[in-house]
Amino acid sequence: MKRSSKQIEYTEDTEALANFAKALGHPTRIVILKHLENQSCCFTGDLVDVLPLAQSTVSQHLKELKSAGLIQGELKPPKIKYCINQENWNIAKTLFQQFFD
Amino acid sequence: MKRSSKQIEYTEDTEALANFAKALGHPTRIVILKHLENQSCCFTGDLVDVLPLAQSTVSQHLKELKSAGLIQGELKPPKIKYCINQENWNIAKTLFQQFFD
DNA sequence: AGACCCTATCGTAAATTTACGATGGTAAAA
DNA sequence: TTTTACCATCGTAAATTTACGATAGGGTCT
Repeated sequence: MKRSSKQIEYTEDTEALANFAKALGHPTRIVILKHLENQSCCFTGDLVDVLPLAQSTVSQHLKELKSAGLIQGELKPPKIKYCINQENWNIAKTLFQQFFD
Repeated sequence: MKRSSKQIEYTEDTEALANFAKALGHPTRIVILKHLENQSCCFTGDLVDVLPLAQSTVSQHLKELKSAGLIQGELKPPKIKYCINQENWNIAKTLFQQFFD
């Protein structure tokens, strides 16, 4: 943004929905989430094998999904097990449902 | 992207869903779409009045929503009437529904 | 302690996004 | 025909996103 601009105000729901949508706004992240829906859980390495991307890139996408609240990581040495964050997943689901009327 | 990279392949649905999600990935565009859902249609000027953004910025957001297929513009001189593109709206709705299981 | 996995983070580069003001184009109105 | 209204597009700047390789860190196993 050129001008730092008068920090626009949005409702919480609008902000939340846009946030979730943004996290879903990349095909790689859709693939990751679909994978997690099937397997219920998986490790970073599994995804690196499936996706034609560098390990660091996959890790970065996972980080974004985590910061959006859609997934969570559980330490399972020496691996990390990622699962859908069911609570936030349901919130997102509801927001999209409401949005699409 | 640093390396032009081996053009990753995604399924059509994955690509389409990510595309719609990306279009929804900004709160201003959510506000615009909610507005269009209520009014069914509206003019660019109406949105400029509602949103604390420059006219050119609003126009840019509208362009993105249009190129994502979520809205369509109809010439209604001297104004332009924007409406939800119901066909693609339904496609998006279905994709999100399927995705959220 | 040392070697080995697995994964996160850092540094970096290119592309894209978001925002603005200024300009241009189209169609009605004077 | 000139003016006016409405809106898209251009040019530009800053921020963010996407991608990579390299490095670092946490935990096992030897």
